[in-house]
Amino acid sequence: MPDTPAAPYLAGLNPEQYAAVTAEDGPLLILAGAGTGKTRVLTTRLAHLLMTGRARPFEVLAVTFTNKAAREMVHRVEGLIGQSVQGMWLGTFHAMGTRFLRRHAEIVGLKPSFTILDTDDQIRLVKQVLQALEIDDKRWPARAVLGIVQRWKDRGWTPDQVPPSEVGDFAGGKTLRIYSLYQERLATLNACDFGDLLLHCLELFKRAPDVLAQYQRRFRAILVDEYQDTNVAQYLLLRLLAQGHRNITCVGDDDQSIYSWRGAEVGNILRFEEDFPGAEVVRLERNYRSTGHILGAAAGLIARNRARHGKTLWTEDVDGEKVRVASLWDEHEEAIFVGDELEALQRAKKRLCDTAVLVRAGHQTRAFEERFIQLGLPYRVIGGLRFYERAEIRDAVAYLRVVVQPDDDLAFERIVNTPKRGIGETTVVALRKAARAAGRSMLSAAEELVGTDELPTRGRRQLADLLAAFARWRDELPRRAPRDLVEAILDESGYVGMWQADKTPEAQGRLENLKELVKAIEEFESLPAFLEHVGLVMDNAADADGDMVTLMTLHAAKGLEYDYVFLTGWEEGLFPNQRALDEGGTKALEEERRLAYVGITRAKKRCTITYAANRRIFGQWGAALPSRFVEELPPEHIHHLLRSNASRPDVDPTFGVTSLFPTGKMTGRGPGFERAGKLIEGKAELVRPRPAPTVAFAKGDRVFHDKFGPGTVEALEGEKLTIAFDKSGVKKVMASFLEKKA
DNA sequence: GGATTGTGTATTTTT
DNA sequence: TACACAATCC
Repeated sequence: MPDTPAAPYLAGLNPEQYAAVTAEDGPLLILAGAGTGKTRVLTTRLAHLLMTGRARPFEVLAVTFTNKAAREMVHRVEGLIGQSVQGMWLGTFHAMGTRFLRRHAEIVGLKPSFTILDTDDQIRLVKQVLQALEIDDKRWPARAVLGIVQRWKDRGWTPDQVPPSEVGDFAGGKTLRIYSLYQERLATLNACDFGDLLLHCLELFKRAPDVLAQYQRRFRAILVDEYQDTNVAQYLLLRLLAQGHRNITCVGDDDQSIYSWRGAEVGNILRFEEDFPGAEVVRLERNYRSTGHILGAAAGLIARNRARHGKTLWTEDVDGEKVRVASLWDEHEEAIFVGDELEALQRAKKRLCDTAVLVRAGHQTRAFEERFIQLGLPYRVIGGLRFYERAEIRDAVAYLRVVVQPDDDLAFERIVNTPKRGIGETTVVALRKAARAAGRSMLSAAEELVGTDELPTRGRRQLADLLAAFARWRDELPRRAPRDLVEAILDESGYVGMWQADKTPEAQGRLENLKELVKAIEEFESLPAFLEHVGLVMDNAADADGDMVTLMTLHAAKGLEYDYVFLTGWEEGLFPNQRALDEGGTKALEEERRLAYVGITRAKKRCTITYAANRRIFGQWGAALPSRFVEELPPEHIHHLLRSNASRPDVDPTFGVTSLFPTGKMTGRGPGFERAGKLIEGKAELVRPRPAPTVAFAKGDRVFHDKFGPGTVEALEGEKLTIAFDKSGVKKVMASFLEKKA
């Protein structure tokens, strides 16, 4: 602790935090466990560097992964230093890349006005490349090809740098050729995809060492958030930039590395001391978020991973409640259970915004949403389609892109027939061909051809009108206020009218989103400035406020915290996810385990884990086993919940443990399973639901199904039976949902 | 050119 | 099951 009166912003730091904040020059790695004040330390260190004069604002480079994190950082640093962060380079990796490239575009063969493509554009481009190479995009989907190319870019490889051993035989071994062609197309379009924003920077610094040297001299302080999420390209970039003053501070937690599937390399954080010799390492292990039992459960679980720095989180907080584990019949029961628990919390005057339900995969939210709607529990789903990914927003933005950048072929193609103007595939293909042949944009080719017989007559008139409209809007661009102009464009193009005429229920929402977009434009000086923002900021427009339960994936929950957390669907196959395991083996299992760790450590006061005995996967019902992670939780920190009406638990000979499910009535909705069933503390150490019981059925048996009523068995096929229901016709159902009638 | 039917597939997601 | 995409028909 400081012996001299410390600056006020240093007050209240614990010794490790203080050490991290005030560490001397040189490489510094801050290993910050969950809930140990990571953001606080990073922002305070930045403030400290400024306040002590070790760096001036324009000598600081601070990078984050998301715009949200960047905003948060700006906000907190400004709060600490009491002035604006003007002049500082504080933003996402991609924003940083964009900034470098706009300044030095020519060096890598771009024009400074290059456009940034979104995923949609990228896929369309890959499709074009596949077509050009006559590759069946049914067998080798563009999305998958793009994935491969992106992973290469994440590793910092341009087409000529991809090692032959990495090429593989996907798309008939032509992936590398696709990559080259894709890059060529991007160059012609004067466009970058997200990977290029970093990759081109590497190329830029290689080609222009003087430019690199200039930035190396400039950035006296480099700070990196969430270092465990960096990919190789980002790492290489950081290493280059840090070679000047070697003042690089990286904050991260190897135990929270959950993005390897999109290129993140845990190795970067594990190797830090080798990459930056002489690096100081500070561990933040005191947790300020969770109670003792929650922390203990999380620590016990993550200790099973091998590839980690190893930290021991501790807290001075009370032990609190043990982590609760509840076993349910199926996803409906699970949703009913969680809904009941949330209502109980509500009755106890807890706020719903302090609660969260986390799932492994997006589709799992559905069952919860349905139940919450039934109960009238307000909820919000994080993730899903983000604002700028909605079709109407992308369409609107495409119009603006064409106005600002007439050469933007992808945008042009997107809206040339939206709303429908009778400009079909034939016309578009003709335009594309003409444009390619003449080496110009489609819009200019259209202007040239619209008066000739080269194009189908059908939409010629409308195309001419559209071109004239674009010319007019472009003409007005410098004179009209952005908001005004955008409203005019959306109106005169017929785009708003298209949605007004649409009578489907979602049209109203789409119109509102468009209004939202127009409002967002007001904050920008010009349309180009706005588009630059849109290119980079693909995040959720304004989180809805109000007292609601939050539903989201485990990935989306990283960095957040809630008093009451429900971790659902802890079943083998779902979590850990089978597909991940198939693809990535032990490494993937460890990543899934980190995901579980992230989940548990989101909880401040109470953590509840649930799993179901039956789950529908791809429309098929199947018996599920509890996740291995359930067993890995240290018993002293957990507490199994049993339904009070399961007072006569059956002993399952297979596992030698208690089963929650009494034989006989297995539907979870029958008399044995009333919702009134209160939860009591269980004695069983391990509760395993058994595979669905097989009551022998025979052809011709009379059966009863809770939903479909009485029927007759027509055919048997293992657990699946074909039943002719008296009222609902012939259906295939699982044996476990049937009751045999005498 | 647009609506309709059929087929195949099916994590996690930011920029 | 449920959705997206493509071939097919009008």
